[in-house]
Amino acid sequence: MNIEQLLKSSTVQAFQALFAAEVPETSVTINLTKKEFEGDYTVVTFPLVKLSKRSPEETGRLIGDALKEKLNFISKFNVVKGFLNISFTDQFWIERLQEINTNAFTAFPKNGKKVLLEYCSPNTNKPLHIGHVRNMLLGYSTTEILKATGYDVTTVSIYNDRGIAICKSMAAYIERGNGATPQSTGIKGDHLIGDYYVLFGQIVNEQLRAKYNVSAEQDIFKTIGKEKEVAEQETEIFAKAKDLLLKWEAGDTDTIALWKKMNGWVYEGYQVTYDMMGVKFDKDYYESQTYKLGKDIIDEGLTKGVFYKRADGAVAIDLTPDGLDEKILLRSDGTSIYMTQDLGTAQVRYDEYHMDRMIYVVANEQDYHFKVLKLCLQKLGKQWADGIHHLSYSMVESPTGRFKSREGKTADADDMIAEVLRIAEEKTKELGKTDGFTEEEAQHLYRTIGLAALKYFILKVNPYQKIIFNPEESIDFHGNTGPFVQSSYVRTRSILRKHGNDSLPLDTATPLHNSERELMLLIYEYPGTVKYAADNYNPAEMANYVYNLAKVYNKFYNELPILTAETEREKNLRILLSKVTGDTIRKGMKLLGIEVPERM
RNA sequence: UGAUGUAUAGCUCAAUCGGAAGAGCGCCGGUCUACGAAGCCGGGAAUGCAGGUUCGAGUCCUGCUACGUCAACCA
Repeated sequence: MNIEQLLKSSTVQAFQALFAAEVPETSVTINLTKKEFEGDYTVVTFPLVKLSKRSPEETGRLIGDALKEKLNFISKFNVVKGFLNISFTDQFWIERLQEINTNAFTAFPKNGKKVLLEYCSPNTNKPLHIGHVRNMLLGYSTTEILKATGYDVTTVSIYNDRGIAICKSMAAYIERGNGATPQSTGIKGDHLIGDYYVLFGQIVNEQLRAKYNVSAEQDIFKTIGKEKEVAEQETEIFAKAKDLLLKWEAGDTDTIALWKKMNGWVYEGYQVTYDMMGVKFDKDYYESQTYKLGKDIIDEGLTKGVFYKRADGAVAIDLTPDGLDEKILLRSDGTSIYMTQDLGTAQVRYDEYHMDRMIYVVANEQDYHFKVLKLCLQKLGKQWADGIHHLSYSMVESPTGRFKSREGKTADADDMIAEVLRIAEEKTKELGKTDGFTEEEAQHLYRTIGLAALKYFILKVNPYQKIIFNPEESIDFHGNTGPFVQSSYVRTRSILRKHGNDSLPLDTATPLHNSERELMLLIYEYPGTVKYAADNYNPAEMANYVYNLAKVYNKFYNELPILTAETEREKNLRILLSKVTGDTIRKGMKLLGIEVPERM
């Protein structure tokens, strides 16, 4: 039963009977009653007074009387200005508790819609950084939320595994690598390749200093008066990287072998991080295999007259009518650019999956890019392009602004994870919570808690909001945090362990306390919250929800005795409330990709 | 210059078609011989500025200010 919908339609009917006037359902708003007033749900009567021609108070009273007459589970109501606060009977809520305690309550039926969701998609010349962490968390959680609401979701990642960037790492490796491997150095594969990418930059600097006779104290690029991107092209090491790129494109055996070897190390390294984060992809795409895609779409666009060939030979589309600019889609020499590939890849994916929606989890730097992508496909008359959605998110920044690579370790994903696990271990030991744990169990617990802290910290913020992360101040474990929610869950488990497995007959005539009602109302909101989070592609909705639930449970827990309740029926009710609270927290956290422990 | 996003308490964040502005951190004060104190209870503090629409605006409209991002035949 959808209570809010029922109240809404009942209000419309009552209004018609009372005032012989029709109000649209859209003008009736139902909210949860605010805490400082008595009631469960509130009907806002301000919009109705025009037609009722009575004061807000009188309108509220009349509707309240009519509703109470019609719906036998309304126990009472009060009117404050234009707010009609309605209370339901205790029996009604206890029946809802029974309803909640069934699997059907949180299960959405399959809706037959297919979703393709792309996320993570790193460049293979560097380890994952904090931005990828946010991306992975959003991508994973959104996938879980969509699945929970009935979608059939396929996740994909695309690796930017070719191009000048990886060739730079290769060039530096050839120059100074001495055959180093992850095994010989003990360095994680993606970090090893990242180190050579950094080394490439250092070699560029060395060579420029030597060439222009710039001392170590002076800033090279200021001294020689050239942009870094321009100056580096003058160096021998850059020439070698460029040469590797050409050889790669020509299919040179040795070059391809080295490229495969080094990328292989990177994937091994990424896999370790993925396993730690708990993410996985149904399908991997590689730019080396897709970068030539898109030419067909260009031809199609030219034939249809949607694209045009400029005098210089480049293919473009004029998006000025849509408030954008002229956008080049193919270089004048006929080679692809990023957009060409993305157009082609989108078509290939549609041909393969025939998905109803295609979601790209990509940072908001690329808002413009995805607007163009979607528009191009729509203008080509592809219906499925309407289902393209760019799940855009803001950057994670340090207190001084954007994380720069030279700030080094602070922005590295693996370091960040290691740090939060270390803190989890430290705090857990401080509290003496692992007595009786084996070493293996303890380690698993630290990981569960640490990852919860990290994941929740990032997911609780709306995607469009930037996150300020101060590496100097460690992620908190108190208050609005993942460990807080976990610890509330652990309490519910503790209660159930002590109680045992006895059945819990409910007496629907048990009088309810406020904190019990508050808890039931919130649990009852769970399916609506999941739906809302799915519709808005927003895991933060779920994070806020589980936090609220944990908070309300703690209040209930502190106010009322559970196992030592005065009467048997109160005890049974409260134990069942503890159980469904725990179940709901666990389900909600799962949608965030966060595990809950039995003890902590 | 244009497009786009953001601006809420000292700090970090919430606020479901416009409907009664909420948390956490920090600070102060209570609360464990224990149904688990990573908790609970109490205290003070906020919608960038100026207009407009509305019974009602943090939310919608106009203008302004500040910060971010984008506007490559880069990715």
